[in-house]
Amino acid sequence: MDIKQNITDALHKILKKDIVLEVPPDSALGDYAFPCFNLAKEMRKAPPLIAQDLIKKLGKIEGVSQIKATGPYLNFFVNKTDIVEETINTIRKQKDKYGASIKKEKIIIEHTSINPNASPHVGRARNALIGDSIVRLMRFNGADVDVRYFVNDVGKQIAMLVLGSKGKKNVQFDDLLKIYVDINEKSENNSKIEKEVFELLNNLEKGDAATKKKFKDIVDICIKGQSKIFKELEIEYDKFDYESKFLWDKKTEEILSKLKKTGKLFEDEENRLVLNQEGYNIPVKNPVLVLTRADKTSLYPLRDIAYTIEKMESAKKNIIILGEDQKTYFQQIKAALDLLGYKAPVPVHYSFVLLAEGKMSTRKGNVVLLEDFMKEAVKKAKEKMKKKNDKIAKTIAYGAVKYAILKVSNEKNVMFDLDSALSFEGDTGPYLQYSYARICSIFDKYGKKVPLTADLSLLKDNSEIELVKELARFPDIVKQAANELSPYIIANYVFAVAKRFSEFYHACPILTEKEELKKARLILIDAVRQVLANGLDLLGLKVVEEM
RNA sequence: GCGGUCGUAGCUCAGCUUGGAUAGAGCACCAGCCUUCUACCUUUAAAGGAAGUAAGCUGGGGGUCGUGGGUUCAAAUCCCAUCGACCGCGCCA
Repeated sequence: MDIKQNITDALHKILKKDIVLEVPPDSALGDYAFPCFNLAKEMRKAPPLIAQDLIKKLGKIEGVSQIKATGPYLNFFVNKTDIVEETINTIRKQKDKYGASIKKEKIIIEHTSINPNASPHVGRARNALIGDSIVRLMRFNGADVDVRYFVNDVGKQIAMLVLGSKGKKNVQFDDLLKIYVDINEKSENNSKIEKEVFELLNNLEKGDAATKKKFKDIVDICIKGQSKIFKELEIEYDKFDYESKFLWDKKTEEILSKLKKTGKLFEDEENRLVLNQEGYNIPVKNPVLVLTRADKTSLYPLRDIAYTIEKMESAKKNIIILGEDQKTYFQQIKAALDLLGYKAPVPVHYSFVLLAEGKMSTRKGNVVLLEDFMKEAVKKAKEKMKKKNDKIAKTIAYGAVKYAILKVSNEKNVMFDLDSALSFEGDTGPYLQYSYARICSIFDKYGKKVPLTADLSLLKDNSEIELVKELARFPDIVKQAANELSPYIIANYVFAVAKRFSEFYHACPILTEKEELKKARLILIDAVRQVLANGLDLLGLKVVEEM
C-alpha cells in the first residue's frame, strides 16, 4: 500500500489533472499537503475556499486518518501505524537492497585519472571520492559498472620525471614529488632542460625502446603508489587505460581521415591539423581544436577522442568525473565526437578543494598530500577514541575525510579545514558512524538476536514517527542522487537519519521498557542500522560496531 | 574582453531544477537537560547513588538569502543588470 499514491489518486479523480503533493514544513501541519493556489484562477475562487470544498468531496482515503484545510493548503494526516509498518517491513525484507531502484545496465565510469607524477593531494582526491561514490550508487542500483582510470603516461610531466630521476638509483614513490618539484624549478631558468624534455618525448613518440622503458618504469612506480593509497580508502579500479596505447594507434589516423571528410579539419599555417568547431557554441576565442603537431604526431585531445570512442563503443552509458577546469575542454571533445557521430560521456564536474592557505599546486609543491592527511586523521582519531584500536581508528579517520569532502555539492568549492574535517562533532563522518555503533552497542547489551516480530503499532512517540518517516525517504533519495550523480545528496540524508536517531535515542529508552515496546523499538533501531549502513556504504564509509 | 560556476547566520553548508505556509542544518556562543542504551560508584544486576564527563539532546541569540531592477496574488527560487570570488579561452595533459 502506498499512501501517498492513494491521496494522489483520490485528488486526481476529482480534479482530473496531475497532482503534485508537498511535504509541509512542520509535521504538526500534516504529512502531505496539496496547495490550492493553482486552482484559484480556473475555479475563480479563493484558495482557502477551494481547500474546504475539496475536503467535502474527498471521501475516505485508505491510510489517511484526517484531512484538514489550513488556509490555502489541504493537509493530509496519514495513519501512523500504517506508515511505520509499511516502512519497517520493507526495510526488513529488502535489507542491504533497501533503497535501490534496480536498473540493469552497463556503465563505464572513468574517474581519478590524475597525472601519474606524484602522490595525490587532497584536492585531487575529490575526483576519486565522487567517482567512487557514484560507482557505488550505480552498482547498488544493479548496474554492471566498469571503473576506468586513464593514465596520462606520455606527457611532459613524465618526461620531466624521467629527466629528474636520471642517475638516481632505486627511486621510490615517495621521492617523486621532490624530484618533480626540483626539476620544475630548474627548468624555469634553464632552456636546456626544456630541450631535453622534448627530446625525450620525441624519442618516445618514435617508439624508441629504451625511452619507452624509462617512461614505463616511472609511471609504474606512480600508479602502484597511487593505487595503494586509494586502495587504503577502498577505492579500486577495474582497468587502467594507458594513453600511450593511442600514441601509435591507427585509430587516431582513422579519426583524422573521418574528420577530413566532414570538411572541418584543416591544416593551419604552421602545418598542424586543426578542427574547426564553429557552430558548436564553445566559449573560446577561436573555436578550434588543435589535434596534431606540425609533424602530424597526435596531441592529447586526439588521443582522448580515440580513447573516448573506445569507451563509448563498449558501453551505452558512460560517465566521467572531471574538474571544473576541464569544462570547456570537454565541450570541445564532445563537439568533435558529435562530428564523428558519437555521443559523449555524461560529465560530472566538480570544483576544487581550497585550503585556507590558498590553492594547491603539485608543481610548486605547496600541497597537502592525501596520504599525509590520512595519517594525521588516524592520529587524531586515535586520541579521541575510547577503545584504542588501529583498524577502527583508520575506519573512523578515513570516514571523516571522505565525508568532509563528499558532503559538499559537486559544483561548489570545498573549503577544506583540517580541524573541522577531523572534528568528531556535528555534521561529520564520525557522528554517523557513532550512531551506527550506538545501535550495535544496544544489541550487544541486549544479548539476544533482533526480535522477529513485535507490535509495531506501539511506536507512536513523535520522535519514532519522525525517524520512520526519515527512513521511508531513502529510496527517493537514492533515485535523486543517481539522477543528479550527486553523492552529497546521500551524505545530507544520512546525516538527517543519524540526527533523527539521536533525537529518538534521547526521547525513548529501549532496554528498560516493557517487553513488547522493547521489541518494537529494537526492530525499529535495527531498521535504522540497516539504512545507515546502506547509506554510508554508498559514500564509501565503512561502519564499525564499536568505537 | 568573452564564457561557465558560485555568492544564504561570525564560520562551513542545505534549500533554487518543478516560485507558495514562520528561510533550515552543523560549528562557535549562551542557558538548560539526563535517558549513561560505549564514561563513574554500590549492590540482591536491576535498580539506586553520585559526579560532571559527553563523537548526545532541548531551548536561545544571531540572516537586507551579494546589490539594484523586473515578472507574479506570491521570489532565496524565474528574468535582466551589476559587483565580488573561482575556473576556462591553439600546438600542456
